[in-house]
Formats: sequence, structure tokens, C-alpha cells
Amino acid sequence: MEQENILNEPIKKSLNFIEEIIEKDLSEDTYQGKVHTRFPPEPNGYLHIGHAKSICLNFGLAKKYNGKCNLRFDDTNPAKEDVEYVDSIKEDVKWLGFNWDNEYYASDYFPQLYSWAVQLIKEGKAYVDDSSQEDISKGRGVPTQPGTESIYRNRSVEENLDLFEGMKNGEFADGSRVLRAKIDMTSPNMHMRDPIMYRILKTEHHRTGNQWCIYPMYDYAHGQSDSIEGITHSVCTLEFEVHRPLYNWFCDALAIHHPKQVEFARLNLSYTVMSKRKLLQLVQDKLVMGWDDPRMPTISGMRRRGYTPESMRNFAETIGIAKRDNTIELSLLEFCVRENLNKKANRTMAVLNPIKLILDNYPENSFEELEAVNNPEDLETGKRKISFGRELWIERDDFMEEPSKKFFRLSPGNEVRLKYAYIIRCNSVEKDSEGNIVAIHCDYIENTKTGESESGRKVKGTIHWASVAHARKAEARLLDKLFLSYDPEDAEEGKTFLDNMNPESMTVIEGYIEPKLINESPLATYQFERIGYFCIDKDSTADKLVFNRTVTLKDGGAKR
RNA sequence: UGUCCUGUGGUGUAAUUGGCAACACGUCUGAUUCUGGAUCAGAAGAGUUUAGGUUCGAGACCUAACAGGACAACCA
Repeated sequence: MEQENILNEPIKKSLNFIEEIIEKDLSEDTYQGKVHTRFPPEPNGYLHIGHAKSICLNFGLAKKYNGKCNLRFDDTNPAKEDVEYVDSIKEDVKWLGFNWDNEYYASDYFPQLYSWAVQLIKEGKAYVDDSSQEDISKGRGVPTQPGTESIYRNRSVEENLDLFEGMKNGEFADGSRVLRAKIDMTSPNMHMRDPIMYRILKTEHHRTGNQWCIYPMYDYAHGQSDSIEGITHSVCTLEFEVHRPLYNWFCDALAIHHPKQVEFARLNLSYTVMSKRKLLQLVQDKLVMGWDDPRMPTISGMRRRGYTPESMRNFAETIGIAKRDNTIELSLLEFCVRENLNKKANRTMAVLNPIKLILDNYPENSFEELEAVNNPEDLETGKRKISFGRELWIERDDFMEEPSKKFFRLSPGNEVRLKYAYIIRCNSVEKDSEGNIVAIHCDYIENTKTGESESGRKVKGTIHWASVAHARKAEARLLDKLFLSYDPEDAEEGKTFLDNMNPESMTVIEGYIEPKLINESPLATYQFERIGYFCIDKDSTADKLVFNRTVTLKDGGAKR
């Protein structure tokens, strides 16, 4: 059903700069009229909203130009990777609504990569370096100063071949030797100063097991992987811009299909931690329930929070693609979510901060069933019955003993409508010995029920409610703004980002909700009338529904 | 004191490739509404980092400056 939506999405009018590049290549027939992209995550963590931008871009380009898009796992560093991550990545990409044309792994190319390395050695373009990590680092110099050549740089081809084979066969200890490309130690681009191609790592790989003990570095693996797959446009983020000359160098040196690397600015969201490293720390330190904690900016977290794939695709489309650094305001993401949910989510009445309201003139032990529409934005969703009685729960915030001029909900002597029910008038307030309000006494006004003769009567406000005799308890997690209320501007000096996070970014409260919801499966999302959108969490049990607040209504709804 | 990239309202993204800056979010009005939501109507807000230059004409081209970002992992 998501696939259906995706086809109905509007086509953008103006081209982004990547589309311009593609159209130019198409018109010049650079790649035989083909467009082939790929989404290449390293399976070392869960995907987040930033990846969603990249996914929508890569799959979107393929779709727009009738091309293909691969899912490729950049699994060249077994120390950090795990199958758990590849599984989650596949699930998240699918959930977002995309199907990849091919599922590939960089690790499948290890044999080819190895023989290409041998080829480069034979051509005198690569050598084995025995220097320590420290010496290699020193020899590379600094960005403003050229590096110096390694004393192992001019070994014979035979010796290099022999040593490299030894590396592959596990004859040397981790870190004792590396294979380097022989380029230019004086290049102003650090990445061209004899970059490392292979390192020794006697670590089990999640796919190749112990078959290999040398692993290719990103720069040596990525371009060639693109090449093998026949990628035409290798879209990546800005920080890889300086890697492009090296990407090109390997393709040229090997004389293989040469894709075009194009870089765009990654997504930054206000108040949102987007670094995989930090997100991993949150998970490991158990500051969140897991990668899919609804406060996490991960795709799985946002899914659990009730965000829809359609809204996330819309968001990706709306923010656009460019090369300048950017910080998107959370309000735009929230707008996309509300826009989508307003049409899709059924309404329900829930009271999250209850106070008792008693209708003195309503008969005791008498109840009636009222009709409520499930979604005013989509009348085809029908109506439901809700029970009404003498004692009700209403939102504490909907009553003010001494109202301010702008307050037009319930206050002594004032009239207000109970949604789908009667207009009521407040008579008195019942307090305990300490002066706290324990109940509000009202009279209902006859014939003012929805649809009845007096129902046209004007009142300033409408409030929601739940019948004390019928309502069910529910737990609501009031999640703060995405995702941990972290703002680098406010962060205190010398503290880690963890210290600077708002510890109250998830408040759990108990309230009351209509007894029968249309759908009680996890991820079912409702709009709590006048409050916000909430979705049912997987932690729900038969006796207690747990909700995550997806997003508030604009201006906070009734919380205003 | 290096190389590369980028600089358009508060935030993003555009501008038919040189013809006095558009769209979205946000903000603020008003109308309407049995959700202070939604919907509808409207407003404010940039003269495009700066200074020169080319041109009848520049946000777009050139030069310089300034500002921000990236690059010194046997990470990706």
C-alpha cells in the first residue's frame, strides 16, 4: 500500500543539481543512457533520518530516470559490523517504501579487490609498508605541510608481491604491515599521500568468517564496488569530496568502469543528535530503550513513534538537495507528519491530566450512547458510539477558576460544549481541606446535544472528556521534541553531549481513554482530540495500552 | 601559511542559464468550525556576505576580500 502512495506523489518541477548532472550525462550519452545508483550503508548501526534523505535521493533518482538502485553493504571493517545491523537496515529501507534492484556486499568483492591489488603491485603502483602506525601517520605530514616518503616505498615488485601474499596468508601480526598505493606524498590532498589500501585484521567477519585476515579500506573498496556494479552516479555526502580524486585514481589506474562521484550536503536537524557514534553510545549506556526508542532519530525509532513512511518521504522531498550546510527546523518535519496523519489518523477522546466533572442535573446510574465521527477529514471512516454519564473526566487544563481574558474553556458560571455531547454550565467547585480542586460541578443544558434543537447555541469552547464509568486507563509517553532535546548552542563547556541532554525528554503519565479503539495493534496511530497524535507502542499489554506521542497538535493543541 | 567546497528572508529550497527574487515551513492577522486542530483569505519578513569589474542590465559571469565547512583513522 505504501508502493501505491509513492506513485501518487507529485513530481518536483525544478531539478536539483544532481538531476542536472544526470540529465547532462544522459544527453551526452556518457553512460549509454543508463542511470544506476546505490545506497551503501556500513552495517555498524541503525539507519537514521539522515540516511532516509540519502535513501530517498538514491532510490528517487533511479525511479525518476527509469534506472536501478542497489542496496550495498559497505562491510569492509568486521570490527564494527554485525548481522543485526544488516537486518535492521533492510527492514528500514523496505519500510520507507523502497525495493532495491540488487542486494550486494562489498565483502563479495574481496577476491576481485585482492587480484586488483596484485595488479597494482605489479605495475609498481602499490607497495607493502612495514612502518608502524605512528610512523605512517608522521610521514603523511599535515594538511599545510607535505609528507615524506616511506623507507619501504621503493621495494621491488617481487618483494611486494611476496609480502602481500604473506599478509593475506596470515603470516604477519595485526598492524605490522599495510599495503599502500604509491601516489604522491607531497599532494596538497592528504588522501593522495600514499593511502592505505589493506590492513591486517585477524577478526571474524560477519559474512566471510575467517576467510580473510586482510581487509580493504573504504577508499580502495568503494569506487571499485561501484564500478563492479556498473553504478553510473555514486552519490555520497560532502565529507567525501576530498576523497574523489582518489576514487578517480583507482578507477583510472585499474582502467575499469568509472562511475561519477557526486556529493551533497548531509541532513542536520535542529536539536537532534545525528552521529552514529553518539547514538550507539546512548544504546550501549542504556540511556534509551534501544535503537528503536521513540526518542531516537533512527528510522526504527521514528516508526515506533508513529511517523509514517509517506511523511518521511515527503520531508526528504521538501528539504531538497544542495551542497551548502544546512540545519532543518524540526517544525518542518513535524509539519510533514501532521499533514499526513491529519488525513489518516482516527480520532479518539483521551484525558491525560484528569479532573472529575459531575453533572448535578444528570440522573445517577443513567448512561447514553453518543455518536462520534472517526475522522472528520475522511467521513468514510464512519462513526463510533461513546458512552456518556453523570461523572466524567476532563482535562485539568480545560478548567480555570479565575480565567484570563483569552481563556474560553470552562470556568465558574461559564458555558462550554462537551464534544459530541451537551453544552454544560459550571456551577461550583469542590475542594479538599488544602484548597485543591477535587471536582467540578456543572449542569448540562437540555436539547443541546449534538443534532438536537438547541445544539446551534453558541459557546466559546469545546472540550473533550471521558466517562468515569467506562473509560479505560492508558499510559502515554510524552516524548519531547526530537529527540533528546540536545542543542549544541546550549551545551555547557567541557561536558559530554550525554550530560547536556534533557533527562526529562520522556515523561510517562496515566490517563483515560475511550474503552474501545478501532485498532489496538502496535503502530496504530490516533489523534487524541485537542491534544495530539499518539501511536500504540509494542509495550502495550491486554490491560494497559501504552502510547507514544508522535507529535503535538499545532501550537500544542489543548495544552496552549 | 595548504588544498577543496559553500555563502539568497528566522529555516530550507528555487529563479526559464544575464532581465529588478519564487515556493514551503515558521511567524502574525482575519473568516469559518462542535478539535484554540483542520480549512479558507491575507500580511510582515531577503534586494541575494562585502568591495570592485564585465554588461544597456548580474543572485547568476570575472577578480579580490570576508565568513562557514571539509581534509592530518591501519573508520566509513
